[in-house]
Amino acid sequence: MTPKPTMRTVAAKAGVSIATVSRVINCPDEVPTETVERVRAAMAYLKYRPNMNGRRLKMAQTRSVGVLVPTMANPVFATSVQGIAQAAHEDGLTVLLTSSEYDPERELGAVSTLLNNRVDGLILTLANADDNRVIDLLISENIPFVLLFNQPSRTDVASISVDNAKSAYDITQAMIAQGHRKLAMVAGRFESSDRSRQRYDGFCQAINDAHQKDGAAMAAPRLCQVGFGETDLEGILESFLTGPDAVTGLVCSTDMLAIAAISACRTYGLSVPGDVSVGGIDGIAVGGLITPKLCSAVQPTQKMGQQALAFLLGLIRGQTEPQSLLLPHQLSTGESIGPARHQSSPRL
Amino acid sequence: MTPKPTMRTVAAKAGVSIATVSRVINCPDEVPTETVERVRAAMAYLKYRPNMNGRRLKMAQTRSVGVLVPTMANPVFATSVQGIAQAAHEDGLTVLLTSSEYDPERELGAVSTLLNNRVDGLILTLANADDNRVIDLLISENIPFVLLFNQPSRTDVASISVDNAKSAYDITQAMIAQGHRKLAMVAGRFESSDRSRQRYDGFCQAINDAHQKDGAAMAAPRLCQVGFGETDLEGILESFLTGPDAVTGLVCSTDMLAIAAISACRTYGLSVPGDVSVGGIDGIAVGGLITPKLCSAVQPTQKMGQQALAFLLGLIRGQTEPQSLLLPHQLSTGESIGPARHQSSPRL
DNA sequence: ATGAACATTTGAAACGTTTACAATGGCGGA
DNA sequence: TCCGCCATTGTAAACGTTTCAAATGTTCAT
Repeated sequence: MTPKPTMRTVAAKAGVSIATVSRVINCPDEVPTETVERVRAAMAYLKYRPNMNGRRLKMAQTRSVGVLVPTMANPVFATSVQGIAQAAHEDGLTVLLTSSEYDPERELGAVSTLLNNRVDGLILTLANADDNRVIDLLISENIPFVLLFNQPSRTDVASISVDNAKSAYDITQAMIAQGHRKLAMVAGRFESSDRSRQRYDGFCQAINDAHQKDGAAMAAPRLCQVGFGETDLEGILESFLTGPDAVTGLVCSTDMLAIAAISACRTYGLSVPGDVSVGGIDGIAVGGLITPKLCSAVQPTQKMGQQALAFLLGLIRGQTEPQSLLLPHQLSTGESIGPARHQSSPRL
Repeated sequence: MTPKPTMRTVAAKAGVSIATVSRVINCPDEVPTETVERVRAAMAYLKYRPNMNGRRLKMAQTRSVGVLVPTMANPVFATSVQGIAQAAHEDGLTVLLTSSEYDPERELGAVSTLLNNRVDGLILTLANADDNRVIDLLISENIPFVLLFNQPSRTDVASISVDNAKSAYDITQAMIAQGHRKLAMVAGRFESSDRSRQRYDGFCQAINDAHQKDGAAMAAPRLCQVGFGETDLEGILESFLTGPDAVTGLVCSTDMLAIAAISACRTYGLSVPGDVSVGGIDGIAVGGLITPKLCSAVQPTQKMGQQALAFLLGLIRGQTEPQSLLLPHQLSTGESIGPARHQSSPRL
């Protein structure tokens, strides 16, 4: 088998120099059609493939972007990657994909690898966007990057997100409006997700506001923290769903948790929304298909991915001021939230 | 700002040659510790980052793999990519991700791009694994690759899959065992998915076997084809769920379709499994959490991704015989399949 | 003292591109 | 005829690595 053809091989075959071959590839307009055709013929005959690594080595830009998400197992992130991949395809960019499994150490390692690959820029969903070594690293190396789903408190980094606190606030408020007074939030561990914390803050805020401004007799907000990848919430939710202090509504910091929570309710013989109301945040596709239809603060996940890439391209092209964009979320009209059970004693 | 440090910069700083720097990076054992430390110090001081593109240009292997899936929006593929990314991380491989949107043209384009990047090998989920130009291309270029979820009929390509026909057969049989006689399959378009066709074949086979071997009074198998990304099945399912010929069971070629089908049944006032039984194939995580719990032929999606990468590594290392692995699927004990409604006239 | 054997290091040539610059040749105007 | 201009093409030097062969220095048995 002959070795892989290079520009040199093609040049020899077509009886031209490699500079001409390069020109045929990159700017065919500056080369007479007759020559272009001869070179193209040679390329086809030899099944020539330009070697991107050679090109990258020479050029300032690599036309590749790095992507880091916590995990692909959560449809939210998968869908955002779908958006990124789509937009990247349209711009002819190569996507290098990594996942952190919610582990800050791995975040740093993954980004480091991506930088070794000399990506032109990065799109990141970090566990915690504040006081993060990854961000310091990227800024010190002066690499364009866009945060996705993170809402950093600092203003000098670009990000695309929904308003996490507001999302949680709104869905909580929707429950309060239905008469719920004893609420708990089900959320991922704060160390592993700043979104989780921001959403919890919104949850608490909604309860406090209802309490103080509207004088509603709200019970103190409660919190049920869940490890990531945890799908079996039965045990963990027991103290929230049974006994005299049982809540009537669960606000979940993600739709995956919400769906798992609904499932857990069922195992306690509690109906949703008859006995317990459940709300989510994210708006994953499957949420709209299940019974009861999940009520959620929906974010345009895929669009956000596309948008993030568009942003990144701007930064790469030298746009100096990093922008932050907070996209609007939307409460879906779901059935998983209903009127609060009226003071009936909880079962069991 | 100083230009990016290279091996040359480091070498100068440490007072050695670039060859020594290279050895410190690649085989520190062959260099006296004193020198290693001096070089390492220089690297740290200069914040040196090895440039993978330089390395790739020189070396035979690039330590990168290309991945092509139809879409990230389907949790099945996302989860498999999760498995791939995880395994790749463990081996220090870079993952280049592309998606085809179920479009054969884009499949070819994406693979071509990946080849231009000189990936060491590919993991592909193709629309149609038989008579596919992508496969011809890869074989002619002698690039290692593994098919994922595809079951090619030819034996000279490596693949990881479950037995699609058998999966469909089993879930169909489960329905027949519950007394169902009028069944339809809901499936994606065959042109865009050979899995879809294979699953349909299994569906038909199960019905024929029940008819001929067990003498069950099976109605002829029916087929409802759905475009990809289609999530609203109400209109499309009308003729299957209503009228005198309404079926009592829907076998769906993917879990996403099954969940959508259950949702559609609801809009016709049909309960699952009371009025209609619904079964899926794939075993996506969310299926186990919804109400009714989805009965599905579960495949170990994430493991399959990991396995595919392991396979690919074997091929890259020069393992000559491509293997095909059919992993066992497992019927999940779901609630979405129940006894057939006994000859009661279908509603409206 | 001599040279063999060895450990350590270096020089230099790739790898496949891009691109600044130079060379070539044809042409029209003076 | 000569000159300059333009269009076309070619030459050669990068880009940042790896790696082979060669050089240097050290140690040790003779």
